[in-house]
Amino acid sequence: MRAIPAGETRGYGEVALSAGFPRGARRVARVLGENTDPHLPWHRVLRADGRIALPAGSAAAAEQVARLRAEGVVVEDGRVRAARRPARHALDALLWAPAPPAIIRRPK
DNA sequence: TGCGTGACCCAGG
DNA sequence: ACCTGGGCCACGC
Repeated sequence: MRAIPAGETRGYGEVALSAGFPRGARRVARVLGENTDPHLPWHRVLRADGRIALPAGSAAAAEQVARLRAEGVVVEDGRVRAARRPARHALDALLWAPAPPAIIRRPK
């Protein structure tokens, strides 16, 4: 999470994957809920569709918007502009990359 | 052991 | 763009 550059955002699923936990999106969310480190850039983590995950109208959500805007991220109606997020195919590229990181998706 | 819950994700419609 | 159903995973009671 600390590796996410300021001004950029990532989805919970992407953070989980980067940390070595495919399908661990909910886990990331839970960890964030218990985080107390004010320096952790938790605000750069959004839902896969770019929306703020925290309950709309909550103080925490407002805090996240404030932090994002302070980094130049455009937040509109509880949502971050697509252009500021990694391309939609980024996750697929990671999962299906030819060589590393050799992560297997469990079949349905 | 079982079951509901949630800062989640995705394919379909 | 929104809603739904199914899947996922860790907790807590």
